[in-house]
Amino acid sequence: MDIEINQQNQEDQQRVAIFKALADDNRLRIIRVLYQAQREMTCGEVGAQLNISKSTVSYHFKALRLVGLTNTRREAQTKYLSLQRATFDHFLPGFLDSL
Amino acid sequence: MDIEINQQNQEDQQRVAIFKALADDNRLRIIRVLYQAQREMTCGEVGAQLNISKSTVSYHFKALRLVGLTNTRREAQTKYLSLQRATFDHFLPGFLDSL
DNA sequence: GTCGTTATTCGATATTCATCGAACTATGAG
DNA sequence: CTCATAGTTCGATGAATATCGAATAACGAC
Repeated sequence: MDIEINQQNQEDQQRVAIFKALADDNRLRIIRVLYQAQREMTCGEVGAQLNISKSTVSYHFKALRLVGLTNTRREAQTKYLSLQRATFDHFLPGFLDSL
Repeated sequence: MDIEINQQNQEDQQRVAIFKALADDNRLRIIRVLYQAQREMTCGEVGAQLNISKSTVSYHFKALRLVGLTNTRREAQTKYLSLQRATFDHFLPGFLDSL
């Protein structure tokens, strides 16, 4: 019982974190771009679509990564971004397709 | 084209507002209580489950109402709260059932 | 009208968040 | 090793958010 309650609280902490991560226009745009591209993209590629400084872009990438909404893969100097479908499917089933 | 982009931006503004509204532990609890009850409940009834002052409770009710996640019905001195399913279904299909 | 109940609004405060430019790190090329 | 490219982290700052208690409002009962 306590375990169930704690379990739920823990999941809710994750939910809150994920919603916070999605509650921003720039991050929503990042997600849409990745979703529509249907492939991984470089940070620079995605960042070019947002009209903000690169430090801010990096800040948003990190926010998404920290809550498990995106993945990062490094190759030489460039990093590739992709959506982590499992997180969306678990916490927000159907959301990506509604974008 | 501009119209489509603006349309999308407008929807995104709503999405951001809704995610902000959901990005809070207390409001998530309010939603779960209402969802599990499967009926409308009085503000007092819901508020009793959260361990915070009534002004804060009211603040959270308003936050949910403003973005269209809940409905309010007044009857004499008491107000009844309920989930607005249409908003969840449109912006977060499948979310309520994942709770 | 006054009283009790239920809920909202107000003013203050502490915390968190988004943004920037500058400094820094990491990696490969020459 | 030096240079160039791609991203990240730091420090500062202004804006937004969550919280409280006190004051206010809405309503029915009496």
